[in-house]
Amino acid sequence: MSDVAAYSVISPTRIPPHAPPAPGQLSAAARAPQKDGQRCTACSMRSICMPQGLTPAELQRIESFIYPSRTIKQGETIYRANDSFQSIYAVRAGSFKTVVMHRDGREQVTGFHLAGDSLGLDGVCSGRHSCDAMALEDSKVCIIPFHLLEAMCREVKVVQQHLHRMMGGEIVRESSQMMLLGTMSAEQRVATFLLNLSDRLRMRGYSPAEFHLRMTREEIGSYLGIKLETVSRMLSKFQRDGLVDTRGKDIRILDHEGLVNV
Amino acid sequence: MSDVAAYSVISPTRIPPHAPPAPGQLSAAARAPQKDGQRCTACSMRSICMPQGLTPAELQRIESFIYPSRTIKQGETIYRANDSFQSIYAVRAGSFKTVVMHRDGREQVTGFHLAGDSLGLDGVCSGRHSCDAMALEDSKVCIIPFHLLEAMCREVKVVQQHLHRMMGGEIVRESSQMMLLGTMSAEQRVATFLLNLSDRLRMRGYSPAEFHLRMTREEIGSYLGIKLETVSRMLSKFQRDGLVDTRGKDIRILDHEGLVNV
DNA sequence: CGAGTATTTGAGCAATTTCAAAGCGGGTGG
DNA sequence: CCACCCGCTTTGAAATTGCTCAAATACTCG
Repeated sequence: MSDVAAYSVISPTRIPPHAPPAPGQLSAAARAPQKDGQRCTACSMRSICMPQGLTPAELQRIESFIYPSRTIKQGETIYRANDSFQSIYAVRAGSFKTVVMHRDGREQVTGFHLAGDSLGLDGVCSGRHSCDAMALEDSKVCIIPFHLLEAMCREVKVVQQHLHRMMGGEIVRESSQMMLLGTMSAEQRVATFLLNLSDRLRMRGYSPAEFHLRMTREEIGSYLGIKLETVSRMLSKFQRDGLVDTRGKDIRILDHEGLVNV
Repeated sequence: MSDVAAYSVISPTRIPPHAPPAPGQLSAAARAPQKDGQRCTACSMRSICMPQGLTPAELQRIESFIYPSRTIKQGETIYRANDSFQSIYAVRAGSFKTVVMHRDGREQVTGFHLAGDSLGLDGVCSGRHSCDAMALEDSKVCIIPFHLLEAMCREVKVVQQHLHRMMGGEIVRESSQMMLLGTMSAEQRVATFLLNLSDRLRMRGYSPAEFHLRMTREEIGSYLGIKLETVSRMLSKFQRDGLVDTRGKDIRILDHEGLVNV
């Protein structure tokens, strides 16, 4: 199956890239933003995507230019490679994958993004996005126009530092993934993937031991640089070894230490 | 051979991390920085590491806090993983590799950095560097204290945008490398490596067709996620196929298109 | 409920690694 | 200035890992 074809099937209702004066719904909502329950102040992800120590006035200023909750259906993209870069996004609910495509059509999942994670910084350098960001389930994102964020960074040091830490974090995360792809066996890659996901869920207050994968074996394999059959075999092996209990997409980690030592 | 052991042999005179009031030489020089021929204005790498469109006053301000030329001998490190992050570095001459190490001792080359490239942004997120940066030959770097650069970013938009583009560029570069590591055959990896290096040399005004590798086959292999023997075999194969002429570390690209189509 | 996906598992195969040995190269100390 | 030595590189052969192809089974969403 061609992945290019798959895209057009999975994502028939691709969301167009948005210039600051966005059309329809968005623009209407943007004129009257902060509906209650959608304010950053009330957002459970706030500690992840916002800096600490803002004054109420600064907080209000940030809220004034964040569009606080756009819904993205499963399979839809927030942006695609080569779209003009205008905004970054904070995942408010749900999850996403980012996918880069090579000119020959080969593609690779470069990341999975959970609530609280940011998306879109790949567009900062060239002014165009370098990957597709697709929802793995029905999701919500906050939209943060980058030039307004940059303007605020020039005035508020903690906002600047927060942006720099986000970008720096992305750089470090990617080099860890390069190490995984460059040096680990298939078995270690899958173990690392599970542990990493478990950690991130724990940090968000979910159970680190039991969770539901929103992505397919193929997407996991792409992310890990192995084939989907290999992912499946490694999960089966972990099952036999009593490290995890897998039931399709439901995962239960039985032996955390065991996975670490794989 | 243990790479840990190798480090202490190769790099017996490791340069200590520098707090802003740096000791000895650096501090002395820092008090009287811009020796002639070391000013950014006169630097051939200026177009790569500095933004366009600065006023003379702004340029002078940047120059006032950049320490313009520290020499790093082959095998020495500018910083190492876990060193406190204070500054970023612009390679003024020579070349570097960055290396991340896993807790089990496995290590991976995450990048090769030529004159004009930046180094050190991996420390922005956590305040500590996440990799080692080691000179592949006797080299020179400019030292840019990050908190001063951040301060200037708050005042001068083009400086801010330049920093953001540098960080964004790092993110995009790393995702390309993830794609290479995740989807390409050994043959394609080596071809891509040669073409990439060729491009970067061309952009710096050097011959894109003939160059000297400053790194070993082992370092190339680590960067590409393959073994040194495989690198060697692929180079021999390209030689047989008339794509390149290899004589040890001297490379001549004979058929650029051929490499692209590997 | 049924079609189309997604997952699991097996068997054979291909690419890369591992292990081994020989050649080369250039830096250094005599 | 030359010879020697150590590290780097090349090459071969055997071993291994993960891939490909194939088929059966399990899910999930209309």
